[in-house]
Amino acid sequence: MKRRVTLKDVAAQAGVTYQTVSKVINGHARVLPATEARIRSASHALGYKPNHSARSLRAQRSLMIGYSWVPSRPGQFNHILDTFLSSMVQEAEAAGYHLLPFPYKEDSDQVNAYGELIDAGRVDGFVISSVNYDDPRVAFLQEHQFPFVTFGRAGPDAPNAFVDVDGAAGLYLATQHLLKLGHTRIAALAWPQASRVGNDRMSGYVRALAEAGLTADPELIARGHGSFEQGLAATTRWLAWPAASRPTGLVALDDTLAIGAMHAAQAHGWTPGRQISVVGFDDSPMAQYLWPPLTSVAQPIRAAGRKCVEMLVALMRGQAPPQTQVLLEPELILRQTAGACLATA
Amino acid sequence: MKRRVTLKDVAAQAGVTYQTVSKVINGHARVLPATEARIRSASHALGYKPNHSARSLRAQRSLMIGYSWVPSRPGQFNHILDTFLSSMVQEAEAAGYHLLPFPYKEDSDQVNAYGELIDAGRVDGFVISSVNYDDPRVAFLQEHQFPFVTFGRAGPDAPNAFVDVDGAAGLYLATQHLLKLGHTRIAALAWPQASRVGNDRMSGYVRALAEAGLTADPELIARGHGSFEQGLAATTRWLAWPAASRPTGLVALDDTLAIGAMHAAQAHGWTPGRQISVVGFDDSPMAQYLWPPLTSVAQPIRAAGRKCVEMLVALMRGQAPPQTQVLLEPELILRQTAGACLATA
DNA sequence: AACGTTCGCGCGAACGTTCGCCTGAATCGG
DNA sequence: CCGATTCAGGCGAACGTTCGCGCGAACGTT
Repeated sequence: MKRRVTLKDVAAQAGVTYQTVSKVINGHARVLPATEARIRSASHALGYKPNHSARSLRAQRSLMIGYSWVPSRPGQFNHILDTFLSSMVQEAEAAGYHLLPFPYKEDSDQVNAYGELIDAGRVDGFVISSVNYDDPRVAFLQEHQFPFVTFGRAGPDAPNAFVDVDGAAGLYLATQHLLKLGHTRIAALAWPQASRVGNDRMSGYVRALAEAGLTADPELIARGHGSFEQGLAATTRWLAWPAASRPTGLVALDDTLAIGAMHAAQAHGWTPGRQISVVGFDDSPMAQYLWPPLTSVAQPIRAAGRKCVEMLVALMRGQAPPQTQVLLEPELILRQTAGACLATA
Repeated sequence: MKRRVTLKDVAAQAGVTYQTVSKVINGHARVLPATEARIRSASHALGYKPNHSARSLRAQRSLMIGYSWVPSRPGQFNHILDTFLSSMVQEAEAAGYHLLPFPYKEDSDQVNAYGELIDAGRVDGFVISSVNYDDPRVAFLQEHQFPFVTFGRAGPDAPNAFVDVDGAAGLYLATQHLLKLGHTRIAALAWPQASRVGNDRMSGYVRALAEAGLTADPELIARGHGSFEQGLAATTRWLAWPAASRPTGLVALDDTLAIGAMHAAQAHGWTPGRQISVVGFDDSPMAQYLWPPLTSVAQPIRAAGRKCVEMLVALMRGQAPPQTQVLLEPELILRQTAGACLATA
């Protein structure tokens, strides 16, 4: 491993001082075109690459973005991460930044982890996902005036910069789709009342029903933590109802719930998309491989990752981002689990 | 944002020079227990966190591990990444390292990306996944004598450090399982001849058959790039064969292929696990949610991530790792798509 | 009592940058 | 023809560490 090439090496080759080389490379220079050319060619010839530690030590910025995610439990799927991460990494690189993934911790250790990265000067900003109501990380960073962007809103009128997918619009699309197909008794597989994301999505369900002159029936809303079992159990219960009150379609807040519902239907001898309709949320890659393929709401994850980084970069540079609160529209992917309502009205 | 606390601040508080504080913090010190205590308490009281840039500039090491992965195309799933990445991040942190994810590039840009990170002093080592035969990255790093560990072998007798899952053992398990259930005509959904991983896995298939006194029938091996369509088409073809020669079970090199096969069976009016048996590979999270749930070979991804980092850390520290080539055993997860052979022998 | 050893800590230097100020030469207007 | 401007680039300092050497005091040995 040969010695590293530094500014001084380039300077010697070009016949100037190393500080001048620095200026040229950073574009801060007022130099003759001729010397600039000499410097550039020397730099290129020697294969000079600025040392990152030195640069960030002197300039007091790390050009790093901290990101930490809650690892999925075995059996869960996190198809999001791949897309989200690689879109962030890409967008970050274009702006001269890199990502610093750090381990997810629980409770107060979590906030500490953020604090330590700041104190050690390792990052210039954070992207935060899986935010909750009154997220301690948000409070912490806000208090310390440290740049950050959340993926998902921290509360009803959070003051901080965020990117979010309009979950309400997603469930509105899903519900409206079923309504158009003639369904009137539409159940919902939902999350706990304490879930901000869950409540947001459900508001779209309620709105779509309201626009059709219907009101949401509490009996048709099954809450839980979004497991396969929840979807299976709740749907099995509904299927045992008399035909007159039984739901003919259902929307789920995530695909796992929808899959539970599909299994319940199949166990009942029914095929999703025929005797009962199901719409999922997330459009996980497996949705297309289920039988029948699952109609689901897809989130623009790649765009979200890009937007998070774009906004954060502006904040870190001390600029005001063009927009500070971005809501992205989800899309309903039509497959075969949602069909016309066959029940006689 | 208040001023950063440095060694000098701690030193002033403790009544020593800042160099002494540095020594104490790094454990390089021969100091009185009393002064050490003073320094530690001062450091703790002020909340001192060593500045990473300064430290890595002076010590000429970044404490960073480079990692880049090929982003999955939409519709593909990469359930691996979440697990692999978080296990690496965790293990790395325990050793004082962090991960540096960088964008995946094509062709020569790819090797350049590695070179630039080295030249800029941004990383001390790499973990490389998705390695091929004669991978240019492996050649490059080997030539530059830069520490790295590959996840997956780069060739039949690659000299470099690697962690791999014993794919042959995996397919051996899968095939043997079907043999035990009475199957004798076992087809394989395979990858191209050029695939190192594919060939490795297939050798387990051949060995299991051989041990049962059978020889692999080329007609029962369908090669392709591992798509749903490949699994569907090949299986549909096999199902059209006369009962006497038709395969009664099949093993797939990945779950997507297996799912294709399942759909083919279902379209034929058959239920996987009854008239035909299917075993997948990867145990992707969706395997459990398919109907019927898919029997599949699971890879110990978390262990692999940990091991990669553990070995790499040793290499970066200039130590010889206890073992330099690690083969991890996969596990067959029994579900319901593999059942007793019903065909009359 | 004179002399080597060890101990505890200070001191100077260096890692590779960026940044603002300074300066000497060339240019310009009056 | 001279003083004020501009231009091109040099110069010193600083960012926060780590590292090896040096030095005085305390100690034990002949």
